[in-house]
Amino acid sequence: MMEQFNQTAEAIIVSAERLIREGGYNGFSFREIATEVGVKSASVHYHFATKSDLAATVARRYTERFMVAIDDAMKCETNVRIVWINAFRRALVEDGKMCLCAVLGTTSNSLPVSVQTETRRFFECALDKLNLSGLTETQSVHILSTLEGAMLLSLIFSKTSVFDQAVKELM
Amino acid sequence: MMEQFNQTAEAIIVSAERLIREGGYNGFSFREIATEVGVKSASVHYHFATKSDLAATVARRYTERFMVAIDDAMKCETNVRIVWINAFRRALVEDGKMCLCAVLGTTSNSLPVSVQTETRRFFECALDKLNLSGLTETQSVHILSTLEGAMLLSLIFSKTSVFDQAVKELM
DNA sequence: TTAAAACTATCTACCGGTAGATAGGTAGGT
DNA sequence: ACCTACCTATCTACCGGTAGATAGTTTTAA
Repeated sequence: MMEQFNQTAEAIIVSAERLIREGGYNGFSFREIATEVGVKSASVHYHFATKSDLAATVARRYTERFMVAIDDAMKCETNVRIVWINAFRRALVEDGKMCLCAVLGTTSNSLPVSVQTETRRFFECALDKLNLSGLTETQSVHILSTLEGAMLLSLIFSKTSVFDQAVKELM
Repeated sequence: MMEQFNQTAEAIIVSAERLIREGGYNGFSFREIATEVGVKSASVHYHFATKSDLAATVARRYTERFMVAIDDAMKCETNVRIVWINAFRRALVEDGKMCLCAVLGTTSNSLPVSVQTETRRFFECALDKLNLSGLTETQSVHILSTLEGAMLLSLIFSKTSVFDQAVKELM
């Protein structure tokens, strides 16, 4: 089950996720999060000792939430590809932001190890899940790559239609 | 033709490209570049007035170089898909880094406008070139998305084989 | 021809501001 | 009494950017 945090810690995680998805690991600060949440930066340190602790927690949370969403969707829709396309599409359209782990992943080699590990775990979990859905490993890697790339192009052009176009060939 | 810079400015661009590809727009500083190049940070400002000026120049250079490489490769190999796969593969294997414009693109909405514009231009140029090679727009968007995503996954897993696996289905 | 003016490329020294992180204190609940 | 969750205050290190000086080179013009 998902690790529990109190109200302030939860608000910090939500704020941090948004800021990382917008500006990457180097694009958020304790002070900015503190202001958003309504506390002082020292209080953010009380809940998360270091920046890497916070980012790693955010990434783990993101992965857990994403994988639960996939499992839920699989209860209603048997076509694996449709489930995954919709999951990424929702992350793009509802949040208007990139996948958290894609943002972190592009700068993977400059991240603290704990954050790097959590980022990689997202992709490991995703590939495991795809493989267990009856796809070959090659198909899984191809689908996941295309989905992340489609999100990127769609965000850059600010057009959801680009995402839809990119993933059309996955079906 | 490509804009000319003197030796120091060229070294600054090379250094900045490497640092941005490793840590994103917020992951490089005038001081770090200055140290690498062997001058003081004030001298970097002499060649590039602001951080966004430098990043925009780096992105424009990257795009020009990439598109020239595609044109060159098309002289020897007629299969468009092979040309593009090899171009991305080389950027990944030889540099061991992500595509510059993918790194910048993931945080697109938090970039200075000039950098955002240059980043988008890379993808516009790429799609134009693909479209002019006899592919449909849907095919072009799909290929470019998959290539960027394949680079990302390959980098995260530190395995070139992941790239090869992801793009196998493009052929 | 040569002296003055302008330009290039760098330096040192500094600005206000922000970064992550820490020490130590306080109010309220159990 | 202790623990939780905050606070104020502070630290060192670094950020992007600017001012002003300097030495060497090039252009201008008497």
